[in-house]
Amino acid sequence: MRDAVREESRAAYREAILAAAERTFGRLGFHDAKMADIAAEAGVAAGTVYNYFKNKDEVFASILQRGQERMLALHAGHAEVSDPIERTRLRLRDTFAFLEEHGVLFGVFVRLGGITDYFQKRAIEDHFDHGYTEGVNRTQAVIREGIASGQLRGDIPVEDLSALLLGLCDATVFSWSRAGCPPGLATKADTIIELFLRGAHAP
Amino acid sequence: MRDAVREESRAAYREAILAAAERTFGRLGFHDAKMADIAAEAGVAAGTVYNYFKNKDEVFASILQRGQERMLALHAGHAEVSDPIERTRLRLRDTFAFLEEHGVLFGVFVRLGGITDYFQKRAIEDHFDHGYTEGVNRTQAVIREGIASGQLRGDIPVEDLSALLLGLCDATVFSWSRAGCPPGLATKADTIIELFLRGAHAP
Amino acid sequence: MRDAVREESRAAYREAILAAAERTFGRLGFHDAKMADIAAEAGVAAGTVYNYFKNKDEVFASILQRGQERMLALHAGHAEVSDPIERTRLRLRDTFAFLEEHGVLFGVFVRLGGITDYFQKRAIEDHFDHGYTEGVNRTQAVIREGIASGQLRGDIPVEDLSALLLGLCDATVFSWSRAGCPPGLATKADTIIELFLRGAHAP
Amino acid sequence: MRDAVREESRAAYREAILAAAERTFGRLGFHDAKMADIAAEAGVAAGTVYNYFKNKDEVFASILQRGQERMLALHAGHAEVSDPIERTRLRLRDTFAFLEEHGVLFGVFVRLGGITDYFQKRAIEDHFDHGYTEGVNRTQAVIREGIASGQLRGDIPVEDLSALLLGLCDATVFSWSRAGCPPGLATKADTIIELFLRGAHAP
DNA sequence: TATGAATGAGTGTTCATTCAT
DNA sequence: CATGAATGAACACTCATTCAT
Repeated sequence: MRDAVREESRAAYREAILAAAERTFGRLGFHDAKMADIAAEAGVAAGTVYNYFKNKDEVFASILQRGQERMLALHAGHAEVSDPIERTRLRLRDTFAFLEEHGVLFGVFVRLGGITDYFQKRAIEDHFDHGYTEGVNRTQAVIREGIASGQLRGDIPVEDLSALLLGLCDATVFSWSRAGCPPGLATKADTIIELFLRGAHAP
Repeated sequence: MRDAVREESRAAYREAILAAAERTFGRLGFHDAKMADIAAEAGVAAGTVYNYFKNKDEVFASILQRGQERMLALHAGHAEVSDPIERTRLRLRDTFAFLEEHGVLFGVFVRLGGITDYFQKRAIEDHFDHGYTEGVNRTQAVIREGIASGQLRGDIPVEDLSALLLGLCDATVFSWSRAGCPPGLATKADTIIELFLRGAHAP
Repeated sequence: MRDAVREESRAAYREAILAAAERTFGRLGFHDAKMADIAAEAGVAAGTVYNYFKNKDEVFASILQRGQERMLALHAGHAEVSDPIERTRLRLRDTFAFLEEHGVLFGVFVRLGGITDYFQKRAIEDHFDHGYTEGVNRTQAVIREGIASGQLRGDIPVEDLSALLLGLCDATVFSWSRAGCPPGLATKADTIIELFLRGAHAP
Repeated sequence: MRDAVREESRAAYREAILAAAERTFGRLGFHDAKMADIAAEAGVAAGTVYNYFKNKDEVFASILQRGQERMLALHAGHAEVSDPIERTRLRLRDTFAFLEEHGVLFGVFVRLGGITDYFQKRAIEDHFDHGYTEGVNRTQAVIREGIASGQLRGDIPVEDLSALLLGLCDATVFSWSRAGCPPGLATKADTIIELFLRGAHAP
């Protein structure tokens, strides 16, 4: 019984620290976010963080991991929708809604470039790469599905199409975060799909 | 005359340091690249760097500025081509060729995300923003031109179209740099234009 | 009655912690032995140690005190042997046997140098000094006895003779502990006495 | 020329830091001597120490090494004296004189126990062991010489005799340092030799 | 002006100690 | 009283920047 309470408390602390770290890293970046900042944001002492994470790297990696897991979970939704385009549109909406309510961090870090500075040389890269690669794979799968069903062009390599769809998403998220994360990100999902499908060419 | 020689020497030193800094930042990222690393790469003493730049930030900003200027110069080319689409295609090819021969740094830093970590909160942001904004503006201008000429759809906001075109470029550069900067980036320009125009929809 | 049980339990805890601390300090030295290590070795929680000792210093001091008491008790043995040399030989055997079965700690810490690092400046020094001084005094007493009985030279200050006898013992223990505490320390007692008495000069 | 000056300056700094570290370690012990203390004692900034030594361990190891080298140099003296006993007496005098003018550190650390706390587990041990072993070997050599020349007893293992002679020295140094390093240590050399040769037995 | 060593503020991390349960 | 997590002071070490030569 005692243990149960303690376990619950531990989980709460861990979550509070992760949330604080997410905000802090998002606001200041990896290097400029000090452990003291994170601890203060979480309302705990500096040493406490080290009862839950081995070091700063691990805190950061845990945020990314948590974010990736949530994102992948979102991507797994709407499996019952058979139209791959429509399914993708729905998943994109969910993902953008998640990002919108969840803060800058993932818009900047989780998917791409922002991590470069941090990940160069670090062991975590492998782990992260896995999540990234999985995201790419899922995208490619859905595109293959679309080609097979005759909805998408078959004259462009799947890898290119996939990269471009992801690029549209990244760019949207990036410019959104650059604009200060104004409400309305989720509505861009339709635009992306529309553009991706029909292009910018006048009819 | 003496001054001319001196001036030339100064410029040579400055350029050597910038080139060294570009390689070093590109390899290690902003925080992990130490001033001593840069100086060593440039073959000068640590103190010498400070005869040419006020501080580390300024070194970094100078790289970005130099890169932006070169990029904008490229974008200013092909002004004689009247078809905005074709002009854009040519400029894109040049830009990609520049990136390809010039190394990782701009693929990662110049345009976007990688800088996020660095630029949050820093004064340089304004300066950088200017270049970034100028790039966006030029893109928007060309798109407006395309709409006006009837080549591009008018039912989607210019800002969105522009963001998406830039996003396609970013995504391409990003996945290229992620793949280790293999030869062939310039050839992607056509794919991007094609996709941007016609979309992924099967005909 | 309840109190008696409780008292017994307290004593058992205290003893378990002391024994664990002795092993841990012996293995790691004062600074590298963490309170957590000691608690773990004793099989209790970290906080528990503080129910029995005010702080780390007191734990360490208690070990020394306990060791000194045991050593002095050994030195008090064989009081019935009237020959001071023979009495010393017997006591030395007992002491070495005690050290041999009892671990490194006292060989290294109790008598000498190892403590220097620790005791400089600390309040415990007084307390410890008492035990050390008492050992010296007993040695001097036995040497005076030997001189009085005509067995030992009277032309060298008692203090010097005493220091040298102790030095022989220390040196023996030191090189023994340095060699990894191999069996057979007790047998060195005779060699020491022999050397102390007759010197190294050829007959 | 510039380089020569600089080199000289470097050597002076290094020596000043080593001397300061020797005093500080001698006064406070390894763990309680903070890098800031050493730097302050040397009259330099904290960071400066790191321009000359990789870390605290290396500072400490350098002191030991320097001390050992000096001691071994002393031991190499008087090689022209053919009588091994007399030679040893002279060397012992020199060594004690060196210790007397040189401070506590070596009395406590260089030869033995004080290092235990520090050396447990550390890589430097090997290096240190080498110096220690060399000292032991030299002692054994001189004792073998003495036995060969018929001056020392042959009925006790060389190792034991050597350990005991060293033990007499250690003990003398130890009790001297414990007494606060009063003048007169060098004069104890004769007593040690006398005791070592003739023992404490009444004639 | 190039040099390279001195500087010292700043930070991640440890761990003895306290305290709520 | 045992527990084990929270605490925060302390410290080794880094590195951008300064400065004497």
